[in-house]
Amino acid sequence: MSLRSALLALLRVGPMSGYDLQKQFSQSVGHVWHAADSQIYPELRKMANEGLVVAEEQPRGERGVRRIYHVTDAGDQAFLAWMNSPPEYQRTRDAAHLRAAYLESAEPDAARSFLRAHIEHWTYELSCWDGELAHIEALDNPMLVNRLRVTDERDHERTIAYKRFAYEGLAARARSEIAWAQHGLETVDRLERGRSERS
Amino acid sequence: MSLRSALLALLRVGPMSGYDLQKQFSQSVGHVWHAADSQIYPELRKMANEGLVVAEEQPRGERGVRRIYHVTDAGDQAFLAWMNSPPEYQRTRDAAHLRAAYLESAEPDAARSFLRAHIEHWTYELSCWDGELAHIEALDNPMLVNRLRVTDERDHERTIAYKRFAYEGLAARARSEIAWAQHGLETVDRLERGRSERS
DNA sequence: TATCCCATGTAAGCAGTTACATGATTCA
DNA sequence: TGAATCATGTAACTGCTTACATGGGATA
Repeated sequence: MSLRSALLALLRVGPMSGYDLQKQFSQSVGHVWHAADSQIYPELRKMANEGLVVAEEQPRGERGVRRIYHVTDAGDQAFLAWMNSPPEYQRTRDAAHLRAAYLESAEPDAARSFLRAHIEHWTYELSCWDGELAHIEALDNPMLVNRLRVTDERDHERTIAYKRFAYEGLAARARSEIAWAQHGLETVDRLERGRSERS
Repeated sequence: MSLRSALLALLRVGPMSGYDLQKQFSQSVGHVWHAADSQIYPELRKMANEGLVVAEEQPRGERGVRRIYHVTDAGDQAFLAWMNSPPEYQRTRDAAHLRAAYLESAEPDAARSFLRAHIEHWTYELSCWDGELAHIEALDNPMLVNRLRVTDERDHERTIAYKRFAYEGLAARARSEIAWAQHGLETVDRLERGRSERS
């Protein structure tokens, strides 16, 4: 249900087409919740069938149709119900830590490559989230600006504060992963030194 | 492919039945990679069809059969190939941080409940991982003890060090999530104070 | 004789991925 | 006229969840 909630969250800022939403998912929100276009269009259809959104159909050329989705009252309520409901957690399924637990079975160089890839991956994620944070602080994230435009001015501080809070959490997680993998590289070096001394 | 790798990692320590594996997945390994029994049995069948494991069939009563799975050479190679291959990362899909980004839409009490649930969830995970770490340090984790029994003594230090490394990373992540949610609770209080002062 | 643990699965369904497929508009 | 961007999807498949289903052996 999180894809649905993410779509509603975006559409509550203002009506958008599937294509517009897809662009958002490849930028800002996409760094918190990823969704492919092949998932977005069918989900919007389903949400329209369930009355959470309505499609305003615009003709495009001879046969083409562009559908601008608007959130209905039911959709608004569904989003708020999700926001006010207790969170659901998935069971842990962490491929990197699973592999780390058996790193003695890997070639030392493969172990190092893995840890360097981990650092690279999380460094990239961190740069995305730090980038988002900079846009939040500078108030030049288009979605946030639109969001503030439809928000009571007394709620601006809160709106900004929670965006910042969310991205700071993700950034902290990325930094923790990077530090862990760096510690891992030191561990590999230390253990390999130990082995070569004994041999 | 990670479920498969986790199963091979466990079976490399020693042959086991689906039921034995399932118990492991509800304990130690299960806190890194979760798998349900309804997933384990079919996966073992598929792995047997592909020659990664062989089932030693033991009769159980009149009609019952107990299958003890052994890793084949092909299975061993598949595991090592996975260990030496570059990791694959899934795109971010983080329901908690998605929700956090829109917390201004939640009732303040629902926001607090959400953050407290987050703390509770990660505190539980942390206790599992700290527990595993204690078993690693005390050398009383049965799987680790069996693992060491089939491992050259010169590799004992590395085997233990990587287990510790993996669980320390998970524990660090849990602590980071808890600190983040605690900061969130302070943020909610600060923002709500601001609102009540203005009203 | 009841309960707990041992032991094995199937079936339906959901969420997400990958690959495929088409066509319009705009601008250089 | 060609490329980039706008715009919308379907189909097959994988991985995982939830619910259902059965039965043996040991012990209290």
